[in-house]
Amino acid sequence: MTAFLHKGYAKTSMQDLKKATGLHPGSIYCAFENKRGLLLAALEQYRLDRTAEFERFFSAAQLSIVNLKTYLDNVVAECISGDSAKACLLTKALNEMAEQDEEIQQIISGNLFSLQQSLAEKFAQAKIEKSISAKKDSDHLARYFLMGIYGLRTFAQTHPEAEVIEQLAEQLYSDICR
Amino acid sequence: MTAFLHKGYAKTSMQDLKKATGLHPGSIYCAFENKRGLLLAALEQYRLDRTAEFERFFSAAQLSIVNLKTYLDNVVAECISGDSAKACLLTKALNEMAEQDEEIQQIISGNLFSLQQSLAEKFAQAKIEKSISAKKDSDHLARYFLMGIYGLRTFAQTHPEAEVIEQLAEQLYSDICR
DNA sequence: GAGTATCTTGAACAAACATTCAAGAAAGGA
DNA sequence: TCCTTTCTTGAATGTTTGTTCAAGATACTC
Repeated sequence: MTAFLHKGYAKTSMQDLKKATGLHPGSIYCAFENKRGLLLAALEQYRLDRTAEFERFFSAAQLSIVNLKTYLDNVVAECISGDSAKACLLTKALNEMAEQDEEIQQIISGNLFSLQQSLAEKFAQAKIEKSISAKKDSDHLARYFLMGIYGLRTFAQTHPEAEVIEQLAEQLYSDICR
Repeated sequence: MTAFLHKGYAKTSMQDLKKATGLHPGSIYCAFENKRGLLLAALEQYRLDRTAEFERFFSAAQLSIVNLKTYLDNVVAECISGDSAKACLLTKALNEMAEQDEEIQQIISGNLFSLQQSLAEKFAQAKIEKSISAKKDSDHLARYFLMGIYGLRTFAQTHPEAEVIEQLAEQLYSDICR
């Protein structure tokens, strides 16, 4: 995962993967069939890691809206860190490969759609808790929230100043709650 | 430009570039030194094209806020088209190369910062024209607008349904004007 | 502890890659 | 028309790439 996050799929060579995994080419091919298979496995592991992380954020005994804010703050922290290991493998791979590999594009889209649906559930909960107006559409809020996160992550790659990213996230949050 | 937009830098081979440019390897190397030089030239051409396009959008005899909306609508149309040739070379290359090539990351960041500043000018104009509250910070508005565009473009790669993208853009616009 | 099964190793492979360059074509000037 | 200069060509070069596989190590069974 970190190798692909750092160099992207195409630029990550088998030697890089050998170094990153500690496995020799033969073992990698035995376990994952080929380089693409390793990417698929990395995407699956990323999905597991991130859904577990998501559950952790939202298992806190707080109002949903508070957990959503904490979740956003964490994204901001990842953006500010400038650490490629904390970037999003899904959007990174989507940007690189969507045009060329339809299966991978669909896997990534599916994962991101799951995240969107999970977020929508949390927004629905926030509506029940009266943190957010009942008039708002949870699905739309989730899409807008996700769009904001995508935007933040891209923006941070050009402008890693903490205050700027924090200010943008704050506006995003208040636009969603308003 | 279109070759790099379609396959990304690493996956675009010299043969692809030969086909795309109609030039033979020798000529390409004579004119651009190497593959990276061709990317630099493509980035420069993209900058020229996009600044010209920007001027065209904002030379319309309309209120600045109207021109901003038209500009956004155009981004939405590009997103919906699903045409890789209409994607943003800057964000695409930024995602792929920022981690590995500092010079290219700085060129791209510089170009995107110019765009941000140009947008800030238009927001300042909109304030003068009373389309937007005088209390708002033009620079912040420009950053938020740009962040929204980044988000839209990424979102559209997973969810190319026109209505969804249009709805997200509409919310972005109204959040900025509010 | 012998024998079977599984896993690991890293050298070897062909294909594809970016890059070079000497030969040839075209253009321009006198 | 001839010479000089500039531009174009595409085969050849040496890497690097992803991939394979037979040999060796390890683990497991009886």
